[in-house]
Amino acid sequence: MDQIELVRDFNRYYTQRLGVLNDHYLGQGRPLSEARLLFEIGGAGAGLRDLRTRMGLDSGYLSRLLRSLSDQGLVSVDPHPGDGRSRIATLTRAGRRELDDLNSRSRDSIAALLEPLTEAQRSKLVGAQEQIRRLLRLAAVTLSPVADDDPSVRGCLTSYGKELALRFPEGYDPATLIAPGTLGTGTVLLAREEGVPVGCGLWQLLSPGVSSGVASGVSSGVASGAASGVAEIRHLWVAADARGYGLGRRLLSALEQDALSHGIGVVRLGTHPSLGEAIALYRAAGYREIPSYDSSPYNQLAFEKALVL
Amino acid sequence: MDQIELVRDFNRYYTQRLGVLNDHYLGQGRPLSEARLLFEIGGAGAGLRDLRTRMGLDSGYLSRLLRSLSDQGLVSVDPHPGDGRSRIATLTRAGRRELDDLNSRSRDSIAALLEPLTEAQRSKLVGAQEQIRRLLRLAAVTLSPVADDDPSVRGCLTSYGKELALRFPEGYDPATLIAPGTLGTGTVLLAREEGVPVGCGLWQLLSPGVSSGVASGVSSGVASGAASGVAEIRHLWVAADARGYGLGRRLLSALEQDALSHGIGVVRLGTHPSLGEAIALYRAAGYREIPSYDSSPYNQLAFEKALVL
DNA sequence: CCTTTTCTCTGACTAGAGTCAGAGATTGTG
DNA sequence: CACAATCTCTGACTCTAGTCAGAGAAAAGG
Repeated sequence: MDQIELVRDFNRYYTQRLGVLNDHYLGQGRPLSEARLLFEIGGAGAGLRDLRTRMGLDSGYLSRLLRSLSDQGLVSVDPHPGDGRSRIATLTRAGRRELDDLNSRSRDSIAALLEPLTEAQRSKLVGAQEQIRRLLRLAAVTLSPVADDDPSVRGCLTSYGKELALRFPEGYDPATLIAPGTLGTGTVLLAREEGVPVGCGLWQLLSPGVSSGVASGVSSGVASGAASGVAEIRHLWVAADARGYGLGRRLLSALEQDALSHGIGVVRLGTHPSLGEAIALYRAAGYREIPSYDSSPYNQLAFEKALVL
Repeated sequence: MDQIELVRDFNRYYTQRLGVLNDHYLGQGRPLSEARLLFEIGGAGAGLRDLRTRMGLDSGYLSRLLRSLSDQGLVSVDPHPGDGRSRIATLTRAGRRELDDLNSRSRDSIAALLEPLTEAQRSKLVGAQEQIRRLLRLAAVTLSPVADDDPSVRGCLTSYGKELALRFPEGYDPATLIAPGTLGTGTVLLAREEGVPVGCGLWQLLSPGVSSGVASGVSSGVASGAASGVAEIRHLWVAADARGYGLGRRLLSALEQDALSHGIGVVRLGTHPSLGEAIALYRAAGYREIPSYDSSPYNQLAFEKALVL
């Protein structure tokens, strides 16, 4: 059985198991959609518009669901204090009790599932689930080239700057960030998970190669013989809550691939001694330390890697 | 977040991911129930009664689903040659093509999911899924005490005997198996997965202890002070397709617990040098080798363990 | 102030997934 | 052979989970 077949098989098995579990704890007379809605409203309440986008519901449908829940005395829907058009749903006391019930039934059915396992087996299970989730999250991230003034990228770079300001003992001047429109020859990659930006990185030409195709764009690089341009990789950043999934590695190698296809033979990058994980990443990815080549005061360390097909 | 919450969280994430996947490959105009039915009928065809029990469908509903599929030319439903009441569904040529399409769409969507991962990450994913499946299968097994003439147990013991006959160089005489009705003081445990027998084991009193409660049944043991009877564990067996999940370990410790609660302080067991996994299991479970105590020619090795609460 | 946009609600409708109560044909059994 | 049991099918319903097209109120923009 190949990998794909193994994954399909696991999916079949797992959904079946989960189906049994869910039927058990949700099958208490309440329709699934109402239960989900109770979950989403949660203890703090939520605006209808917010609920609609989060759950992907039709506005008419949500309205009816809420009506049903409020007829049952579980939810109250009140006008937004600041905006008379929008409304806010909150759980009533009974609704909160119902939600607690749902949660505890869910917990109970999971506990019953885990009961026959030893402590060691349970933590193995949890560990394996965690690993799967990391890998699936990583797989769900898409990388796409964007302009250097793309608002999402500027947002990432702002976060990047703020983080460096906190981590560098000497602080960080945001003016060091690439200014919009100044990329020149190069590519900015933006990483998105379900549309939400979770990382970025860019490469930028330092000195053109001898082959003629370098500056003429996407289609030229691969065909133009030995790649010989030199580029710099900059602003490689992964959002804090998306770290540990191998996304930095993926961004880095995507940048390398892209640079290579544009006739770049060597990439360099500068970094700071206080960025330990980044340095470890570069070393693991085959970068070798070189004398610092950059005038930026933050780039106290420099690395280089020769790109090969 | 505790283990239960982590498992719930994973379940939520995974079902959501799978939902997206399934929508993608099944959402080709065909209702889910029809697609499932095509899967279940499969290349070989299936009897309606069989389909109903396997899929848990109402007979009227199944009838209508099949009608719809046969109207679409995907399935033909023909009378059973031997029994005029029952009927058999088989895929037509077009139905087989449709099923192949479904399968390849499913494969494609899994392949697209895996595409961003490196080979190492993919095999990690598959490995973690395999581990989860093992643990869930183990957790799904229920152990229950049964009589020594229970048909399921006799079936297990027959398989056990056949296996030993193959593995022992000297063969194995099935007459060595415990005869129905001869257990005496002791317990037979049967392991079932979804109702299907997957293993068994028993303990049997060798010599009673000094405390008075030993022979008087379930309620006596725990309260009767220090456990001091001696029992033998026999016929511990796990079906071939349920091995590697830790089920042997679970059966063994359930037998120990049960024996302890009946006033047994020491358990012994005999085994054969060619049963390497079993010997490793006993050692790992805290058994120490002792001189062979048994007249059975197969029990060339013997182990013992003192039971403690 | 008028128009456009935003937000929610109502009414009308649909498809999917079942359930339930027989009817009809066939087979097994005393 | 009569009667019970088995198997499938039909008709009549139900519930869930939506979709779609407006209507009406409030807010934002020029």
